Amino acid sequence: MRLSQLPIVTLKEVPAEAEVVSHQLMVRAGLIRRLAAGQYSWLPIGLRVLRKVETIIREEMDRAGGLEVLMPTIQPAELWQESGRWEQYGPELLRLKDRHDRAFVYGPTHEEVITDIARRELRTYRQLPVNFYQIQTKFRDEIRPRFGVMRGREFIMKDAYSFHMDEASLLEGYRAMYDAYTRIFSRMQLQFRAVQADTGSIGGTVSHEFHVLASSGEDAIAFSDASDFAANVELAEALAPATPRPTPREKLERVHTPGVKTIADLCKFLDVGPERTVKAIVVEGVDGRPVLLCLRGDHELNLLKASRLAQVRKPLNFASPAAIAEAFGANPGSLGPVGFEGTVIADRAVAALADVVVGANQDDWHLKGMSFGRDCPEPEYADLRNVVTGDPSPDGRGTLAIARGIEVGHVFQLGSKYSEAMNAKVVDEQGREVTMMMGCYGIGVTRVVAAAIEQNHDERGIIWPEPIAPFQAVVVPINQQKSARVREAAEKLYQELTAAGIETLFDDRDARPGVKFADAELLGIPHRIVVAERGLDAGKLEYRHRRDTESRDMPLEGAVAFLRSLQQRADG
RNA sequence: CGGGGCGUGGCGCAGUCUGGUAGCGCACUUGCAUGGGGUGCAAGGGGUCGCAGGUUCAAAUCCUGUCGCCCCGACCA
Repeated sequence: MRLSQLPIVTLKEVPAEAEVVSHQLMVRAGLIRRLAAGQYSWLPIGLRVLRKVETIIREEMDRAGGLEVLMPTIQPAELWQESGRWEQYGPELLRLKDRHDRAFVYGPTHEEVITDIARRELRTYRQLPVNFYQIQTKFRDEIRPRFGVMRGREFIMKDAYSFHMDEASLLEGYRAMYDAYTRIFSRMQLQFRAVQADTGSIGGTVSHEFHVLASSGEDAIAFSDASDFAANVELAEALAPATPRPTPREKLERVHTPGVKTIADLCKFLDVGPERTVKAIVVEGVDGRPVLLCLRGDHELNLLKASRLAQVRKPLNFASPAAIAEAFGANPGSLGPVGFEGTVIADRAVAALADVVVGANQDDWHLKGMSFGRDCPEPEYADLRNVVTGDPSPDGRGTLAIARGIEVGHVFQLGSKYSEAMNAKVVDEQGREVTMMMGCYGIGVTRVVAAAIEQNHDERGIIWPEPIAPFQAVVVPINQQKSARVREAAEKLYQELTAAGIETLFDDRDARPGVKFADAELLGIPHRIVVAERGLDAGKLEYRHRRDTESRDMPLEGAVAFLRSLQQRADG
């Protein structure tokens, strides 16, 4: 592609709308432009990246036996009513009416449509297992779209659905997808991790998320340093401490703590470590009465774990200030278990503590030297907290580290949730009707592009992994308008590379070198070749990889072979 | 939806508090110079100040309403 013929301009300034680097760089480099909240147009160079990502996904899906289909984006409401999700899905589901006043949805996902296809097309076990996939635009009316294409309302997803006779076959299909995803993200040269995950609203039992590791990621993931255990922090179990509770030594003492509201305040005021304090969080119980959750001061409540407690009302709700004041006689910041009559559930880590500091259930007062079992009834213990770095791995091997990740893929074993609701059956060898088992597997195609940038950039711009770069090479002639030799040599080089199948961007603009270098770096093209008067006499060009800090010579003749050898080295 | 903030040439912003009829940088156009890291000088084009209503001799500025967007929380590829 000749840059002189691309009418898109790059931006020197960071657009105000963009908060995260990937969004900033995508707008600055002219990859995308915003149309409305959470909706982006993909401009020529951005689209090239998107296509690269799609191609890799398609190749690996095909290799894993997937069959590509394409389903409509607009789906009839009846299917959603049949599955029950018309009621369940909520406002994120964009509902539409046509001119005859018939109800439709803009598909946020396609379980219903594919199950409808399956129940019509599949009749016998001989047709199973099967895996259908598509790469297509989805719409989810997110409460708050943000971070550019990272969390858009309209986005492109690869969604796949597998159908099976039984659990064993489902497991096999699931494993195949898991492996395919591993190959996909490996081929894109992204650092990623597959982690155990919550199944959320899609439903089902077993699931794994694929996260691209990036410090800006929205999810925290925990993984063991000694085994292959990895899980989303919301799901990772915090084991009970191995050490029993020491014998209480201090006696219970009331201390005046004026103005102390937070654990940080408390620790500073009393000069104790946060691990010697217990914090109180009050949620609504099943009976509507407050339930007190106790955690070590330096630990964080895990909302998912809390919401799964039998005593807690679903969905999880924090108790109102009024309800707290009534039940405790004090306000948040001074709450504790001593004297509280209702249900108390404490995190397992709390069970190993004695002589702690807790709220006194009187504003501006705390209790020192408090021990459960002595100063108040022994509470029920449960796993309530997020794991932290250094916790033992739940599988018993090694300790956990925490990393941040961007969820780019998710694989689920759905079981029979949709096939049962929608009566999708086949006959088995005995001629009996059997409800099919299903799996579903998604990749956020547009999000992968943003995640790749989050993981691979520097202060000058994007650094594309070569397999998804919009171009592999960029040719930069210096002073071409003054030098016919440079012009001719650059043109010839461009033709040569292109003919050899190396996707090349030719910066043939009448611009100064600084502008061209800056744009090449902003765009993140892996291989840069500079053509200038100074090297031509010696039969040389200048080569520089986007990650290099200095240029080096390369031969004027045989540029293709030169690049190929570099690419091979990178692959190996 | 709750909380915070912002809408002024294509982009980034100042001007708003204290009303007097719109300015800066980038980008764009033309010319000259320059020519290895977003070059310099000069000239130029481009704005219903989000929209509607109100107050006033006079509104980007004050008031009311409305729309849009961004950021922080619960969801998800």
